[in-house]
Amino acid sequence: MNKSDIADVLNEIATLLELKGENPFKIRAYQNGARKLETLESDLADLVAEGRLKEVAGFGDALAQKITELHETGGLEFFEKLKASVEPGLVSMLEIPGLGAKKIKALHKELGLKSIEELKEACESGSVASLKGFGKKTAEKILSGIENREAYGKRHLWWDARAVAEPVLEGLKALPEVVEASHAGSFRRKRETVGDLDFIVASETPKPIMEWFVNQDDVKEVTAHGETKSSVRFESGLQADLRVVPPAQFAFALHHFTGSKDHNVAMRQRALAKGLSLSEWGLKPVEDEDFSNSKIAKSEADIFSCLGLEYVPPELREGMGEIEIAENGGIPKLLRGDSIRGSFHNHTTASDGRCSLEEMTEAAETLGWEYWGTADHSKASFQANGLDDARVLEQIKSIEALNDSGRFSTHVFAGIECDILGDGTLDLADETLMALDYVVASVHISMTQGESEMTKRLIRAIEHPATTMLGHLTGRILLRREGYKLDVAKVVDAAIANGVIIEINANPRRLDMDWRFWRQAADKGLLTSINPDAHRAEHFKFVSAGVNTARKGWLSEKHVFNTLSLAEVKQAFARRRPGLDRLK
DNA sequence: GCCGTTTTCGGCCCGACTGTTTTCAGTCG
Repeated sequence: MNKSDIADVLNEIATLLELKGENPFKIRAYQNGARKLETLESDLADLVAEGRLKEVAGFGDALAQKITELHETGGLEFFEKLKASVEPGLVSMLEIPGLGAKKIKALHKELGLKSIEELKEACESGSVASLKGFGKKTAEKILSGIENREAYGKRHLWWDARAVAEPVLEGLKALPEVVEASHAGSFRRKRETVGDLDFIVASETPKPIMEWFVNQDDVKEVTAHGETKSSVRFESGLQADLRVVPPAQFAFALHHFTGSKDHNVAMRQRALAKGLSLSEWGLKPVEDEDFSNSKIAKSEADIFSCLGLEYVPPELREGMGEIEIAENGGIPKLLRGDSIRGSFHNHTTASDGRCSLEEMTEAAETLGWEYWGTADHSKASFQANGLDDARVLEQIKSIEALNDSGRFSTHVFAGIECDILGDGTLDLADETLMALDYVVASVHISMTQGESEMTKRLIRAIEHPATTMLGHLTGRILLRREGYKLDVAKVVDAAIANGVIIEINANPRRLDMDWRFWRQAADKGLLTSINPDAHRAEHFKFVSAGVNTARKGWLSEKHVFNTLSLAEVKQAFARRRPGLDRLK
């Protein structure tokens, strides 16, 4: 089992323990262990083989043993026994908002309920409302939770959440009572998917702000409406929380609710080492009872500075060692969206794109891009009207003609998204591939190969002399499809050795290669290109989602190929292997 | 279950909000 499979098991164990009424701190230890595993940068196989799991903070004897057993055998006896001891229907009841372990236990014990169906009947018959500790409102809330379970439980793409979040933030900022406003949480950290939205507002008069928030047009349900905190649910099922704090507390609250949890833990530990206590209320001497002597922070940068740290951008606050690095002044100057000067991997009507070569070029020019490049599908992607050798050569001619015509100030590069066939060979003739400016090699077929076969296949494609970059490394579709299994480290090493770029596919559903791999890969010398995989001109704007991924992966301008000028890109393509130039 | 310059036991964040309660328990973040 790999890291994320094992993390899933640890989280399931935590859920089961919760339903059994176990010690909450034990439960937290399992959840903490799962998070640690997900963000672990070292190779799990190495840690297990060398017996070094316990060196990771958060893994003790028990977790180290369980992780080892899961990794080596793919199963865990403890987990199987635990599962058998809990009614499975109770686990799914946890998805209903307002129902926690204690209430579920009571429902099971007092009314013998074993499934959501039985729970629904019991709510309707009135037996839930008459249970001690429950009431009419609770029963109604449970019923509505059951009906909307699917929409309420699901996560949302960052990109989709942004469409909801931006107007809310603008609305808040426009209110006269609002001094300052920001989003927070995983949305602000630019995670690829988010569970809910958080807004933090500075104001001395929260009431009218709360009123505005809960009365927005597309609010479907108000789940909390207090003096300083409110929660609403939008039509899409997305939940949003608003907290209003006095202006002096704003930076502290913003930092606290931006998280991540692990980042906050590390920050609090650092504060304690300096005799200070950090929370959403302020930064005060540990011995003080209240926050009247709290340090003053006009911005988050002041908080970091009080703790002797460089400012850490929200994207890097994942508890992956950023505090130690900030202490030594090592936080990089992260890539900015305005450094992008063009993009590769885009489709036109020649394959499955919706816009013509000219329409795409016009859009690129409007964006102020110096260049863009086509990468239509190759013939193996028959369903996408992929190009054969003859059509590729024809397209090269049209592109040359368009560039020569001087109609647009934006230069067009001729590329291809060439299929990597099952055995790792490429889908077009070598002469055709070498006639192009660049080649994006991608997997679209035979995606069910095993890990070692897929790894060999990708490395073979990387080693092809025509390959310039690798498209969407794992083929994942966020919230819908897992990527195919492969040994990322081996593929990354092969790409570096061959001077091949690995793209950040900036389609908000892909964001592949994942940000979690980038810091280490870029340190070793891997170059990326942020590619929108545009199938119509509007998709060029996906690049900003790819910039998020790059920033979360600690990348700066020098790591990103499409921050180069037109002249530099031309030079690199002339030598075929952009990454090799960089290694010199 | 984890952790340790109060180190092998006893802490581990805690406050806002809701609903059911007459003073608080459960959920959530």
